[in-house]
Amino acid sequence: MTRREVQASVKDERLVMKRRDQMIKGAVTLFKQKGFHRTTTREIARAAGFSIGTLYEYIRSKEDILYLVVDRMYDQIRERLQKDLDTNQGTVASLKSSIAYYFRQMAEMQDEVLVMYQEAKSLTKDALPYVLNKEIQMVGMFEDVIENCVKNGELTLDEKQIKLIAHNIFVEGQMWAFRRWALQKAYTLEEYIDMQLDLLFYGVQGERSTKE
Amino acid sequence: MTRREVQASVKDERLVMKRRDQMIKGAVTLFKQKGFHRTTTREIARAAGFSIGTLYEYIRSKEDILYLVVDRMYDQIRERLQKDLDTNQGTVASLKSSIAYYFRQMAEMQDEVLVMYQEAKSLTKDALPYVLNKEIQMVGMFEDVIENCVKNGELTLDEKQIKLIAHNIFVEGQMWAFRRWALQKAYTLEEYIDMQLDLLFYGVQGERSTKE
Amino acid sequence: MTRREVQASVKDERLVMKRRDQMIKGAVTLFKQKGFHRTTTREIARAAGFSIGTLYEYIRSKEDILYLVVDRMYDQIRERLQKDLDTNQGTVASLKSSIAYYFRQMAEMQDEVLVMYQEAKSLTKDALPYVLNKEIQMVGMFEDVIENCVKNGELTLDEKQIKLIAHNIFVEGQMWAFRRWALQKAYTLEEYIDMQLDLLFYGVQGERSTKE
Amino acid sequence: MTRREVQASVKDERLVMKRRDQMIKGAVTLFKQKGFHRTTTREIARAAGFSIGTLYEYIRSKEDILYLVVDRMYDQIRERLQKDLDTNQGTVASLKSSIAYYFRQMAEMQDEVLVMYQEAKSLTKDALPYVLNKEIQMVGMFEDVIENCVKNGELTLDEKQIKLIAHNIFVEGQMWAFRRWALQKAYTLEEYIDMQLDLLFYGVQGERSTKE
DNA sequence: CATGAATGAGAGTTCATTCAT
DNA sequence: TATGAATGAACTCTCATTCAT
Repeated sequence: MTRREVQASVKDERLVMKRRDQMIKGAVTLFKQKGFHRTTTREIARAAGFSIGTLYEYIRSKEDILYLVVDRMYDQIRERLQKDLDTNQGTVASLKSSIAYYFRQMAEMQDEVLVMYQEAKSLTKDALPYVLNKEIQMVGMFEDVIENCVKNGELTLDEKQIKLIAHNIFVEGQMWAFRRWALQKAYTLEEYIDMQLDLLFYGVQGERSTKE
Repeated sequence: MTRREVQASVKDERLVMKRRDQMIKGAVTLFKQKGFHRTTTREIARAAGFSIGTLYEYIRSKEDILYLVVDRMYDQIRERLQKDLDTNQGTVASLKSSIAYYFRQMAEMQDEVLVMYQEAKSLTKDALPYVLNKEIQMVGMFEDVIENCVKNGELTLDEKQIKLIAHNIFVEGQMWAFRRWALQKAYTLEEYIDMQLDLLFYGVQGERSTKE
Repeated sequence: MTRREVQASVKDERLVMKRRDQMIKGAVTLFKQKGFHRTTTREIARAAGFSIGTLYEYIRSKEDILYLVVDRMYDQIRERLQKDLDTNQGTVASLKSSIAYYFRQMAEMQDEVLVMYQEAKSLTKDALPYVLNKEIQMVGMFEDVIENCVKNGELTLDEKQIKLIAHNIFVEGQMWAFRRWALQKAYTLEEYIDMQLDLLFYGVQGERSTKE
Repeated sequence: MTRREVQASVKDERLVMKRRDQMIKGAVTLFKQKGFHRTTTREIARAAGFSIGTLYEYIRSKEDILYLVVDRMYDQIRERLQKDLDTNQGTVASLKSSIAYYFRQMAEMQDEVLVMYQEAKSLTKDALPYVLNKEIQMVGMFEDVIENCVKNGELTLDEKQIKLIAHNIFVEGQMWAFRRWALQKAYTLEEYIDMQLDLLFYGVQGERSTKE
């Protein structure tokens, strides 16, 4: 389950990548504004800077575009995350800093995140598993980091707890985007990060050091 | 900001309510299966048990149906929640039980929850504020209960913390639905509830009583 | 293998028949002029006197129209033929008169015949058997009449010969249409009929009464 | 009315012929399978072994290809026929043998025959006369042979009869192809030839030698 | 001469909405 | 009130043809 290839009529791989870049860029903007279903293929072509005929030289169907968009987003997020998590040292301090980093990344890509989570269901039965698999991989990255903390004796958690915590972290990162209408009115991003970290590690009742 | 009225041609209020009941019931089933955009008005009319002509006697546009559906869902959820929260006594024990109750309700209505969160963006700019307002009200209900705990001296939290905790609870309830593909494979509902409550109150590092 | 039903969205059977009549009439005219592939569904709708939307209330796909057209043609031809062959008395004289009658019918419907034989191949794999079956039935009608002559002792032919003769008659009737560019320049219809009957019964070398 | 020239951008006559050979060969295969309209120019180019750009260096439009194909088929058939008819000695025996030869040729080329007769109508008004003219020439070849028999006193037929007989022969040869679904189930090719010759020369009522 | 990426008119089909009955 | 036939704008997708390289 590595990747579902989207067929192109054009042979030149370089060109395919370039055109798909344009296409994805245009599509993301439009999907953000009006969603997948309300965006027409012609609009996407126009936004990408070429004709409808050309668009279809690089995809097979409209749904391919959605797949490409979602695929690209996951890759971007994972790439950034990977880079950071690789430096992780298996300490709680390091874990916190990775979570904060992840929250900031999601905040930066919040439009993309919204598209991803609202339109993913429009993917065909065919493409959905690939996408879910990517999500599982990303959650897995956090699970690994947490597990390191456990191995280092910094935390005491069993497998099930680790998994759930990883999911929570993941969703809290997305929350900033999909509940923006409430959260971004009430908190600054850094406030949100601090408070969520606090809650995550010490809980509602936990003895907390005073907020600095 | 109480409620956005959906215009009907038919005058008989009794009949309007009856027909809309049928309509909503049919639409929910269809939206669950295929989403709002892939469901046609004809299908909704058929599922509701009357003709397309009749359907349009009770709504103005297809989007009205989505609004009615989402509106109804919120009402149902809030109604159940209200009933439970009214008995709340402002203790941590009582709060936990309310959260658990809420999680179970969301699990029971998970299809509806999915429809709500995936299709809400298809509402017009016009209807969205009403819907968001309902969401805010519901989060507010949790805020009130938590505040009671604070007033009773059972918890020490400021306003901002209360709001964030309420949002977290809310989202964790929805998570069971929208991350079902991962969570429902790994946990039973009661496991999920126990573990989330644990994390919520004591955090990752908190000294936890052993799981009973 | 009686008939392949073409689905209509409209329920009123009377109306379906009426609209399909209009549709077929319009389509035949257009198919004659430009063939099936060069005729658009919009043109057919216009020729039928209604909108493209209405057209699709009575068919499922463009190919349905071709099927309806071909189906209708066969029915018309067979109906006329049936009526005549029913009066057939199993004599050679009567057989000749039936053949002549058939030739005249085909001449009258020559446009339809052309459409039928040039476009039939555009039918889907799905519909073709039904159409071929109709053709076989019609050839069978001639086989029966010839067989009567044999039973009455007017002709001496075995099964295989009867079948081939029936096919020849059939094709000679169509020839007047699909080789019109040559035949209709060289012969009047009645000439053609007389000469073909002559050749059919007496052959190239047969002792013929002198042509009047 | 000799031949309608298809314009090429390429000057080298040798090359033009070579490329057109490839093109026709590829196109015939495809037309046999899916007909003219359902075959794309890209497919033809690929089947011919060169690019779509190159294809258009040797033709002006897609329809040119159909013309080239049909033209080529006629040439092939006529060539074979010519070779045989040249040896014809103006006797009935010789005529029969030529007819049998022609039937066998048509059986061998039945796919081509089908393409020719089903797609000819797709030729433009412009090209059709050239094609019909070829057909007339070929019928004429049979007329000549029959006339020889008349001149030699082997047959007694007037001009009109000769022409009609030639057309009949011609169509009976094609019949084996375009009514294959019925005839090729019921008869072997040699049976078909024997029986048609018998009917042609002696008719339905003719005193025939018993079939062996 | 050969290539194949680019084009856009035009195809078939759908479906929200209307309105005469 | 209820019906469902009629509408046509709008959608996705195809493909013959061109032209810069």
